[in-house]
Amino acid sequence: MSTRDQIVEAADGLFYEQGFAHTSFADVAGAVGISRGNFYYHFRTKDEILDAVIARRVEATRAMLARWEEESGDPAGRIRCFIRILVANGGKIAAFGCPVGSLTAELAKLGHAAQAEAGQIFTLFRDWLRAQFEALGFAAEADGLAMYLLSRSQGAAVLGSAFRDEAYLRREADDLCAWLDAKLSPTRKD
Amino acid sequence: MSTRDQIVEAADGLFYEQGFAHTSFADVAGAVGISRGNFYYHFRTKDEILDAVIARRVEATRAMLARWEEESGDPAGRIRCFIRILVANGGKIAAFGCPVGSLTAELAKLGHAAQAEAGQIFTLFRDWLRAQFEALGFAAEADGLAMYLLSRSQGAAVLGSAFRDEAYLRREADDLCAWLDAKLSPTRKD
DNA sequence: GCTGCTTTAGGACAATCGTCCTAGGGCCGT
DNA sequence: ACGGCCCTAGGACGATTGTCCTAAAGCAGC
Repeated sequence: MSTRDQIVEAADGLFYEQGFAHTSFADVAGAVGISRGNFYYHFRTKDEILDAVIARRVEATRAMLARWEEESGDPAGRIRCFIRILVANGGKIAAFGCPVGSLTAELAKLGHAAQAEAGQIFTLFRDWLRAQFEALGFAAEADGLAMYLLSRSQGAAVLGSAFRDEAYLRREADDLCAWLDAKLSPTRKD
Repeated sequence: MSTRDQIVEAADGLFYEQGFAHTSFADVAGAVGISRGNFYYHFRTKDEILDAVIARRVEATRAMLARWEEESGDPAGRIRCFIRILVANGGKIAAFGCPVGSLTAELAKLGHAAQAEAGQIFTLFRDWLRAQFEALGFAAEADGLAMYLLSRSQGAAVLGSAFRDEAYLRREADDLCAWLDAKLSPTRKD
């Protein structure tokens, strides 16, 4: 792996675990094991690293959504893949929150120009979820349902990390799956 | 108002609008219009200011809950007071997110000792909401409903600020009110 | 074996960080 | 009028910040 990729990967993790403002050049350089001079050769400013980290996350999100598209045949199964992030990444979410939500929140406070780019990852999820709901027959409702799922997930991530409660994240994921099942079987509502 | 109170008030606002890590002594001193030397007389460390800000927020939250207790006679109306924060503070939430959620999230990333104290504000809301639901007859369900409302509010705040969409916050508040009404009238579920 | 480009290391730079000290106003009781 | 205490101003401190420069190592093609 190239030095540049190592830097972006280390910065990605550090931005997630300790925030963008609280992560310094020295932190990233130390994590990679290179000198600050070498660092400056690849990224001249902190904002450049942030842009690269966001681009990396966007690409990783795209790849993940595409993988779900392959692995799961039906749209409902794909939506369950999304819900399961809360469980699969439960440990990190309980400790550091949602990577997307916490970064956009921090950039919004900093008034940073890259906030719009970071928020684009939300749009990625939103559009993908809406497409799944549309495939399930929820034409006009689809975007609202996508936003509902996004919102519930973000709320769960915030409270899960505030209370440092991984079990709560599992319960929320189960509850969301139950909500999805109820939406799919219009015979009876709980 | 005493200088100390002015400092805490200014720090409260700055921590909310630009984050704890990104707010310096100079920022707060500048906002109040005093010298850093004077500042140091009232607070010796940054953590002391943070503790004072959290204590102020806890107190303000307690007072707000008590006010709702007086103003609204029935528990359902009190819960609607909670939901209405999303609308009343919509402008600031769309810009900076939820003060409670964003602070606890930041302190969790920083591994700061005060994170538990900041999260206590969530507990304040949680217990108060649970009491309202218990008064409405939801005995065993009450805590789950309280967490549901908290989670939905936090999710709305995160997405509202990510998309900078104040109208979305209003729609979410309306949706939560409708959810509450449906919960209260067991005759029919939407 | 020399040349030239990419990559690296290590330090210098001004600015700012949190923290701390000291000198001196302002106001008190006497 | 005066000694004593609360409050304030202003600057100093070492460390760290983001940024930048320079010298040299590694490696390509000729």
